[in-house]
Amino acid sequence: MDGVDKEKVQRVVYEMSKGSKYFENEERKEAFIKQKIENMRAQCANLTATDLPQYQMIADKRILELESGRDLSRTWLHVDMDAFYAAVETLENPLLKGKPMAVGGMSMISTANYEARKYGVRAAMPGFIGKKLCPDLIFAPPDFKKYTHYSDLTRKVFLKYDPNFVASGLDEAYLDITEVCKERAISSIEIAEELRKCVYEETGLTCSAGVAPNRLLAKVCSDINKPNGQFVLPNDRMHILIFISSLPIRKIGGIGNVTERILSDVLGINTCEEMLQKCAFLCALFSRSSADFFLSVGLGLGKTDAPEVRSRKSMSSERTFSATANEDSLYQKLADIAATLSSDMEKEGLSGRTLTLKLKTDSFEVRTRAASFQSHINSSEDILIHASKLLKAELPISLRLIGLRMSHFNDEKIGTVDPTQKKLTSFIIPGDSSAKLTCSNNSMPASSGNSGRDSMDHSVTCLPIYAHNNTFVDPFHDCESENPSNSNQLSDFEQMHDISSNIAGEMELEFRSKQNDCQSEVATADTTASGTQMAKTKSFFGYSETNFVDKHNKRSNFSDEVNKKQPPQILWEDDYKCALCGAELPPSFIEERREHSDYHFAEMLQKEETELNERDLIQRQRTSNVVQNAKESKRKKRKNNPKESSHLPIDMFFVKSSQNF
DNA sequence: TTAACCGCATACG
DNA sequence: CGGAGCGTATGCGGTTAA
Repeated sequence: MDGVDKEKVQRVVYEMSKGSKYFENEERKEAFIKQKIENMRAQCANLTATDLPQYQMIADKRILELESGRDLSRTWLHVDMDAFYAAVETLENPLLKGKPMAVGGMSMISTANYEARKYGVRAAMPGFIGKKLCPDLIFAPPDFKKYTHYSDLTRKVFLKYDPNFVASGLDEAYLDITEVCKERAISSIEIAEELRKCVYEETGLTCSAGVAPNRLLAKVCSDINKPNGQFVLPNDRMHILIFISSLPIRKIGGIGNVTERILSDVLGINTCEEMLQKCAFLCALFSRSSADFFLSVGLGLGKTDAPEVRSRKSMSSERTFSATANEDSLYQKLADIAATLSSDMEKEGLSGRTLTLKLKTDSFEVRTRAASFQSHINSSEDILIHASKLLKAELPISLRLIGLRMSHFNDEKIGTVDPTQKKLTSFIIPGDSSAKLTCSNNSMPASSGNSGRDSMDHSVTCLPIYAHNNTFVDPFHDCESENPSNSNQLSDFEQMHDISSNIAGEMELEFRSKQNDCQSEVATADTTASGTQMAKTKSFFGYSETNFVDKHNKRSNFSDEVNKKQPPQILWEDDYKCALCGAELPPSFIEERREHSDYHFAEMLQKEETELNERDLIQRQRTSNVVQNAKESKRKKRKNNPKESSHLPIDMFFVKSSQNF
């Protein structure tokens, strides 16, 4: 923004911040990042003259592969409403017009209008600093009902240009305008102009648009002539490379503050073009997927296909309050949050297996503590019981925030078969589309008024997908066409990593396996659902395999180092008697023999380590409860004395084994 | 060996 | 007067149980 005195803004922000606990925490974080940068610099310096040409070769190969996937056949448009929340407030209260205003409060600003931005007031800035920068600043409390209403109006417009558009939050959307341009034989420039005009007529709000051959670039373009402007990048490789050449990396979605600093301070990369110049270093320092993303950015590549609809993975609720160490008060807040989360989950018919407690101490340090369970839970009582255990382990503590997150939902694909999960056939209720569907060990109504995302969840889990005319409906196709406006937030980084199609692949796998389950029972099961999706499944496998190889290598190296102690190979005399204690176990008792061997192993280790002071204590903790307690004490131990931790599993094992004997 | 899990950091609207 | 949010998703590095 022109006319912003950046130095003054910085000075004010610094003056208001320094000495605060928040500021001290920021400094700690800053030191951590600096350390990280130093480490990576050292890593760079350690690259030998033989390393670099090898990484250069890898990088060149990757660039060729990525380039070969370039698709210039599509035209994407990214729409971004200008200062959306603030604009809506002004629209409904014309007295605010022309005055500096922000949506939010003294503690945090969500959106500032352009008048306020002239003073340096920004989104994600605390209100009291905004007020200091601009004493006339007016605050409007957020009102999401209003914003949703206007968002719906804009979406009605978007539908006319792309019935499958992808919404990203309330104020942004990606539209594939390839077909509209073709059908109406007009340029993307005209489409963008017309769309913006139409949005203004329908809502009275202005927006900005960017047009480019992929979503990543379209998003960058919509920012160029903001507010109330547009920028069109032609579907031409040379144009793209020129555009990219001077583009600061921070403009790319997925590259935030920290990544920008790492790339800049470690490798001297400031523009997208420099990603290619330093490609060998990128491949040497970063994981395959990160390096691929960075190289793609350098080439100006991005996703061009329609992203898959993704189901929710977690749901959370958190609250900030004035810091307290009063335990009654903390438990009360925890109970409130558990109730909020539970009610939110019930609204979507969800229940989850993993609960994560989030804490922010009065010094702004953030901690998370998680626990997973055998069965899915969603009642506020169950959530509170487990959450309290997690919190109890952290006491005493002074907190300014408590949060709870549930994940691993009942309808999620899991690797091993959930024993509580019913077979598909138990869900099939032939011919009755109104029947309630029972999923896992909790029931949820198959409501008709659900969002597309929900119907997706249900279809993946429950799968008796009969329409009223009793024909089989493709769940993937169905939810996309039914609710194109569902809010699918995809960062460019994720898109570039092909994560959405991975998830689609996972769902696909489950879908297909369940379909197989029911084929003998359901003669009407449709086979057309698989044909086109087969390819996606394959690409899912291809991607994962390469990923797993990397992980696998890292882990096996690690475990080679750590697992130096191996269980003794017990000799079974006459293939029957334990050579160590004479216990008799026939060869067919494989499991029992393994446990027996483990017992001797544990015994052996125990002898070795009897001098350890803390062992008795740990053992008592172990015997007292199951996994949960074991994990907690291990965590404490790890903090206090990291060296000890490697002994703990053995102790635990010993206790377990000795119970068997 | 490996999938599942945990804790932390990063990013975005 | 001091005062720095909420919800969702992902990657990375690590541990653990089976």
